[in-house]
Amino acid sequence: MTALIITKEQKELIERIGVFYEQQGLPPAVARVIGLLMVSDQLELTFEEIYTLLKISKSAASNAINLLLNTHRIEYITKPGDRRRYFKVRFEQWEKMLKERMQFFSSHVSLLKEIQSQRTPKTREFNAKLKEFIGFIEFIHKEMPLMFKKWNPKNNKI
Amino acid sequence: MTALIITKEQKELIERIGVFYEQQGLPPAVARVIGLLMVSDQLELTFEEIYTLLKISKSAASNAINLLLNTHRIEYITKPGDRRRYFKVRFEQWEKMLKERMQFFSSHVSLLKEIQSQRTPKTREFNAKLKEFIGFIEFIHKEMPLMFKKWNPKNNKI
DNA sequence: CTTTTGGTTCTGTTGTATATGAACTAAATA
DNA sequence: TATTTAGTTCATATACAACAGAACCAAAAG
Repeated sequence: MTALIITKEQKELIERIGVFYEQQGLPPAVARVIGLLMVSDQLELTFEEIYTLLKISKSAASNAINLLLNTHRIEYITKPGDRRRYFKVRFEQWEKMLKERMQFFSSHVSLLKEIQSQRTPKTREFNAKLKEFIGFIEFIHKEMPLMFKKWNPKNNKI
Repeated sequence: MTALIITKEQKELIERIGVFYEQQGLPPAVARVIGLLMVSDQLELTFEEIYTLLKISKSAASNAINLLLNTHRIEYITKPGDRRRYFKVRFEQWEKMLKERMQFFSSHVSLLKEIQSQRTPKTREFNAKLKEFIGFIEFIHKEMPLMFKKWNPKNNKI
């Protein structure tokens, strides 16, 4: 039972990270688990360390951890002769996830095109604007991979 | 009382648009109001037309419309000698909003930098990955305006 | 076999978002 | 002045998200 300590400043930062990820749509407890794993001096934390440091219940911790595992935001390692799992953030995935989330924004082209095909031809100006907007989204959708590639040239899809 | 009619296919499309905007974080009724305004043959709809066509209560319609007005997704026009407001989608704004939302993704650089500055230097590999991720986000943040400019050259910010 | 450990699952509480329907209001009309 | 219209606001219902706490469970240790 090596008592890992987190400072007041770290706690405060965890809360701020928590608020940020709440705004991105994650539940509060989940967001704080991410925060903890990001600021902790120790990279790999056990289940017990997580719920005691964050002062949340075991069930909250369990659900939060499983959500984060399922969404590939964290992973865990094990150690020989130790039944516990050691959870850590899965940083390599973050760049990928950010790319995917950005791509999602342009994912409704098909829906917009359906609207376009169902629209009355009478509303010419509106239809023209719709067309332009679709054009913009298609441009983004095509251009973003190029942008990513520019950052990391060996990356050739998404 | 010119009874504007929307077809079965239009209704179905409105629901699909509704689901999409729900996923983007809008409340169901709000999402359907957008859908209706996007597919309707008539571009400008009154309050009454909106809540009767969508079969939602007046209060739900009122709240939805006000939310959409406040977030600049719709606007209204008036007609001389007519007390009603005619609501319509504000298409020009959509491209701008999409850009802003995409930029928001890279808005947590400062938070990540704080994490970076508070981290123990002991975890070298982790810190290196963090640094790289920050680099990526900064790249995106810088590069996106260029991408937008490429689409619309007279556009020189955001 | 009993106890401990590392979690998971169940039950119940609380808070909040979304909606309805009715009451209300202010302007226009009759 | 009375009534209709175009909405807003209020009271209330419903539903669900998020969590706590306790019971539970399976593997390992004693």
